[in-house]
Amino acid sequence: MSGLSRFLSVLRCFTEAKANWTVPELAEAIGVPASTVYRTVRELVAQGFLEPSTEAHYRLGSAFIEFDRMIRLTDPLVKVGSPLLRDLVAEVRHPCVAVLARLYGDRVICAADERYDGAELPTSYERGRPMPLTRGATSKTILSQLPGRRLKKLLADADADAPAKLSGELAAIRKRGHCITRGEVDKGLVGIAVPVSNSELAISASLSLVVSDATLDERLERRLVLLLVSAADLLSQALRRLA
Amino acid sequence: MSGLSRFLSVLRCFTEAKANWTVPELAEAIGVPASTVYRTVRELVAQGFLEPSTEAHYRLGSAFIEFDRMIRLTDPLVKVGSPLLRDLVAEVRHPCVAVLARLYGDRVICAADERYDGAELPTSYERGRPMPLTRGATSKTILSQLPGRRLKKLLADADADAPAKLSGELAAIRKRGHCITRGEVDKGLVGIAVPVSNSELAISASLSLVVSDATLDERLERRLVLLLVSAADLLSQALRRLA
DNA sequence: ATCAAATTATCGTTTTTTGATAATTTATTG
DNA sequence: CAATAAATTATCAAAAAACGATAATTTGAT
Repeated sequence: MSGLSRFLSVLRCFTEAKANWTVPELAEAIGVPASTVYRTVRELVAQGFLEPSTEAHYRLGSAFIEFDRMIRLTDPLVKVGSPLLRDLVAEVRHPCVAVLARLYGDRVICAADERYDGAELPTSYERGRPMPLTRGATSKTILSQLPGRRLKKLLADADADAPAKLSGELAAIRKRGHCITRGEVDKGLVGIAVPVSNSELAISASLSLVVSDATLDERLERRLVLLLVSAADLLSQALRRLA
Repeated sequence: MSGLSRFLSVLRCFTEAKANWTVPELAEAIGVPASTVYRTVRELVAQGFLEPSTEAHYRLGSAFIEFDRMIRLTDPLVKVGSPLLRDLVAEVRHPCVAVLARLYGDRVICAADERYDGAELPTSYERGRPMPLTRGATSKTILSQLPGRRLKKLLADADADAPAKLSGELAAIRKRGHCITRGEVDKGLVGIAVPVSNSELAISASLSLVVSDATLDERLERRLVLLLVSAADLLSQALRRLA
């Protein structure tokens, strides 16, 4: 373990399940002597990535909040997309969650989301939560835009269950311009996604709406696809203006 | 330069003013050979802290979004405070911004904020933005809770303009239980802050409201102080329950 | 003030980083 | 599609930093 990964092995211990760690616990968990972890933690605290918590415990530090703000202020997709998501859910006038997602290593991450006022959809998609690469409209729509070589390498690492079936689906998305999946991510929910890309900014993302399966009839589905296509168009235009 | 600071010297280059960097630019800016920066950037990209942007440029990566979510999910102050801020601004029924802030190195950072629906106050306080340690009600209220030795060291490093005056003000905050400052941070705005602390969780923070000076009469001011005190009380109770 | 636990300091050894340069890959353009 | 330039990675010996066992110190709670 060396370089950055030394620090990440500590930071990745801090999860929802266990958000408070002592140094001996960390040392045990990552299999490294405590004296080394004391040094590592000291550096992380000095830079604000960890902070002292209750008696000899540590928690994630505010530096992440600071850098997250910098992303909100500067990332083209987030900056341009966030206000657009607000407009989108307002136009939908139906319980839904709108999501802007992008590739994140071998997964997909939601970079911005917006909930229709008061909607109580139990969706897994949530800003900052990594999601599987090959399931759901949001992810598949991102994959459908990747250049062949990149896609092949990604899928090889992720060893998808049915690569042939998947590549057929991706071709269909490229052809139709959108993707609809039912219950692939969350039971009882439907995802409708359209591609968002800008090669100049090296962005390949997707814009999606999650709605309850039970309340979605054909008419509404058509309307949502249209709204998404038009929102994605606006988004692409705005991105082009930034580039 | 070594350890974590090697990576931070790169990450800190990414600002609102310049959010896109090439490796040679970074090398020039931090005074290190390009071959070294190529290696550093490669590690940061591998961990998701940077990502490739338009032609040979890099921008901040989604890992910050992921860790920020982890903070929202696990940090006691943020987790408990965020819904409380929403309730607070709703009860205020007056254009305002509510802010939860804490110490962040030699500055203060806003860890959660909430804007009264539609309020257009041009306030500097914003989630994730570091603010000066010795100016404004939000910061002074945090300082007023620190143990003497800690405070002295902080102020020594920050070399405050008028330490005597400041320590008088801090004593007054401890006595009154709140702090009101006018135009110390933003011209034409007033900050009203109350302390939030929980020694078990090693939290010393402040809860504040920012309102326009012009619209604030004595009656409203009294009401806001009362609302803040009661919200801080709820917050402290909730924190105690967590500990 | 005392005690236990947490944290930092020490130091020879081992490992990693460094930076100049060469080799390779990638993107662009005629 | 070849040619070119730019970006990126690989190489390698010297220099620097990290390691980890242990000792010393600090901190926090009686």
